[in-house]
Amino acid sequence: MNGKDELAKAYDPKPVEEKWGKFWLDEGLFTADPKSPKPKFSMVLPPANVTGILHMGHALCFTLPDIITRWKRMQGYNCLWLPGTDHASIAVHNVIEKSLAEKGLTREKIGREEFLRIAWDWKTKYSGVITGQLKKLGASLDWSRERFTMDPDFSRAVNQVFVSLYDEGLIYRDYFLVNRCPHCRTVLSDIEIEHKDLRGKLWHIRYAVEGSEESVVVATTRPETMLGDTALAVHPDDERYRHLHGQRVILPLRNRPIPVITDERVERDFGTGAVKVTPAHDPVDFELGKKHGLEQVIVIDGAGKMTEAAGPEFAGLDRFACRAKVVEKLREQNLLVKIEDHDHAVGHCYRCKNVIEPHLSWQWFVRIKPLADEAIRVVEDGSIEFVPSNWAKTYFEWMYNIHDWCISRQLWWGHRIPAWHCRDCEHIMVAMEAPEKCEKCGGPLDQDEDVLDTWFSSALWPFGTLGWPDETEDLKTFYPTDLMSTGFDIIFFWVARMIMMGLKFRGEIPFRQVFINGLVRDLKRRKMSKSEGNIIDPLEMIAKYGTDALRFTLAALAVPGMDLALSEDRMAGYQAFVNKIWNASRFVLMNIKADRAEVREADLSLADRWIRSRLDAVTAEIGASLEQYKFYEAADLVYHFVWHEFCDWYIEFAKVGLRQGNTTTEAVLADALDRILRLLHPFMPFITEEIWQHLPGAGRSITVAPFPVPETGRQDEDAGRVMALVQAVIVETRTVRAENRIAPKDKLRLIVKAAGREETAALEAQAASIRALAGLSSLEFAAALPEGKSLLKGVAGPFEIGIVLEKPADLGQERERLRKELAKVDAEAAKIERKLENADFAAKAPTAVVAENRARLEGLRARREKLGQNLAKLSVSS
RNA sequence: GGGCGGUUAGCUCAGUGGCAGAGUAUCGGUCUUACAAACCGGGGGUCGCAGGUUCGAGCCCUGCACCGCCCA
Repeated sequence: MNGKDELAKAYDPKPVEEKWGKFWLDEGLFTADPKSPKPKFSMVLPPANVTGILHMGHALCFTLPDIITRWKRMQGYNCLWLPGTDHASIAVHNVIEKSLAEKGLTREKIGREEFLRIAWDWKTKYSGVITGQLKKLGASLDWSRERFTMDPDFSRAVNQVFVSLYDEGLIYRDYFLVNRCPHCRTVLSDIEIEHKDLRGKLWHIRYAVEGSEESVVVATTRPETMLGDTALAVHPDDERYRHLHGQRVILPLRNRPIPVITDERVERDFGTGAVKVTPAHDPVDFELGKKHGLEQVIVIDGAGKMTEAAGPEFAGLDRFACRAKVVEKLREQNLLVKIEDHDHAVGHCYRCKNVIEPHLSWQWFVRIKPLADEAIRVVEDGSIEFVPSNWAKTYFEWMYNIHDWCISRQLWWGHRIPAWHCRDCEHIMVAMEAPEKCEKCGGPLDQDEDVLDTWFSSALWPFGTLGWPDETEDLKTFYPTDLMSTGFDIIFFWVARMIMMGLKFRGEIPFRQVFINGLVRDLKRRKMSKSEGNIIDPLEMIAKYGTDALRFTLAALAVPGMDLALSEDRMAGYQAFVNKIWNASRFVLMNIKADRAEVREADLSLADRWIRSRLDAVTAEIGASLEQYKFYEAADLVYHFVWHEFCDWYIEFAKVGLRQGNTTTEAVLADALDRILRLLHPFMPFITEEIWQHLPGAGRSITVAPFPVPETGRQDEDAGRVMALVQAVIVETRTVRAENRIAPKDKLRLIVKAAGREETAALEAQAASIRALAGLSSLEFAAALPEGKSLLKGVAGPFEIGIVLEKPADLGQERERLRKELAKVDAEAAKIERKLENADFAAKAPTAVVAENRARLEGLRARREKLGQNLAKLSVSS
């Protein structure tokens, strides 16, 4: 892989991606070394869901940190980017239970042991899918350190944390009203509930007052829960109901007397101002019930079916069927006063989208406040920084109002809670290892049936993956990590909890910075979802456009904190860019020798000096953009530089130099390409490695080649100024040619009217290049332009140009062009004139700004005059 | 109800006080030897609305409208 073997005509990504993807792993280029003397840079990958297949959200969430890691690695850091997968309790349950259901089975029928065996088989089979897809994306992960949340070591960490928190009183068990998903048949934490505004009904139901002809009407959105009412509540100051204080009402359908209670929390504006109280099925009622010592009657079970307590008529019915029946019965008994439309927020399961049921049961909780206080502090004092910073606000908002965290799940796949219940005395023991008998009564023990919330284990990810609770080399070297890159949707679920657990168990923040990337949406800004059918599949895109194009597209659209609207058109555009790089590289490789030529300062052409200066400036800008995680800006800079400076201008100039046998230009070409490839590598790992390996004197791998830095002595303002003049003459010639429909193949005679001596001399020195780039047969410099019909004139900076035509042309086009241009110049000049005429502007604006405007106006006036003259002459001569 | 974000070219988006930009689409012309996945050139804007601050506002302030997200 040396010398100047030629590249294929067009870039074919697939074989290149396969080759280098394998090479990097075989060579261990992404394997971190805890003993390395180099400074470390570490990240952990948000563990991918084992059930998952790669979607565009992943592609973004993995590409951006990969850009950072590759960049840091090239800067000489000892990089660790640790991958892994998450056991995803509920998601796995849903998948397996669905397939069981197809065989007419349930998990209860096959039992815990068999269920877990199936789950493990399934995990073994599928966890490779997503990791394989990660490799395809080119993510430079250290696979030698891959972890799974249910690995024995990681599980030990989970138990350790549970036991410690329990011993400290930060984990407790309580009989509490929690959210339960009847479909997933487990309880969930508050944040796993999605509130959706639904158009519902408000049923007004009449309750008879005990021992009286009177009745009172209550309004409810959930009539089925009335079967479990244990009170009726009114506001103490509500005059309408004052006479009912201390009375009882008869619960319809159940014919049970229940007390009327008063409480300030009753909203007098809601419905009739009188509300039914169902402590076992409503969060507010639960509080009221506790406060007023009310009975908790459970009428809906964990599967969403009515219980015996709902009465013989209703027991066994589904909750929604029961609602219909309750309403019907009430109507029959003339107790239904009216039904109103009513919009209200209803909680839905974030996994299966079914309506959540408040559910009274024994659960395990984390007492979160003490953990949250520290976690708030480290963000307040800047120890942890959110990028962009406004996400810290979202974080604080949640942390300030945080509730205890329900961590038990009625599932089997996951970390089983390390608690044992005594069959005889109900005493509970929490321990790392199963105790043999009850420490109190010596009775037999049963392990708690529940597993832990998946997020409980992922909260330990940054240190659990590095070997904690053992003090491993990895843990010492790589914790705390430097950056956490993730989506805003899991700031609460994951980021906040990692911060709390990191602080609690390591006494240190888990990461210095949190980079929040946006959501990938479609062109209509809709979330991509299977049901919408608007998924853009990254694997399909990779097959069609190549991984590098996909990665570059995502980077170019990734404005920090903003969602991005992805379209295939955009990707096709960047695929063209990849191909452009390929072809520019082909050109360079065809024109350089196997031994890299030396740059001789004296032989540097104007274009050589200019491109070196520009490349230097762009290198600095790209570095600055990456420092701020402005991926879109870095991508845009490199795109523009490569295509519109290096390819459009420099290569064309270089062709002239190469024809003249300038070996310095060869060297500059090779050096520029080398640097460009290294600048591009974090964005486009595959094509850059492929081309770079073809460069003479390439090293082991571009992944560990130094990322370019600006070099002293390469900035060259003079080259920039002269280049601008040369470009102006070339562009103006092309414009006049195009506007007058002169075919590109017709070589032109061009006369340039000399301007200042120095400028003219500089321009004259570039005559060969101007001839080549403007398509000229000859280029002359003269003190004045000749007159006549067969001369097309243009203005280029301080120069006037004249294109000599073979025969007089139809000048209508030209007149039109000049008119339009004159109008433009006029408008622009007028704007600046107004500004300068304003006395306040002259007096108050910085002198540099005033001077700049004066200079611009002068330039515009000169141009206007020349254009005006040209136009006048044209009008006369036709 | 509270909070956050958005509104700039047909579309998707950059742009923290001094010449309104990019990609894409569009129009015209080209196979010019790295590249038609290309090259050359052109057109296209009341920067959501209304006020204010400033010599100067897409940008800062106030209010409003509409869209989206999060929390209750």
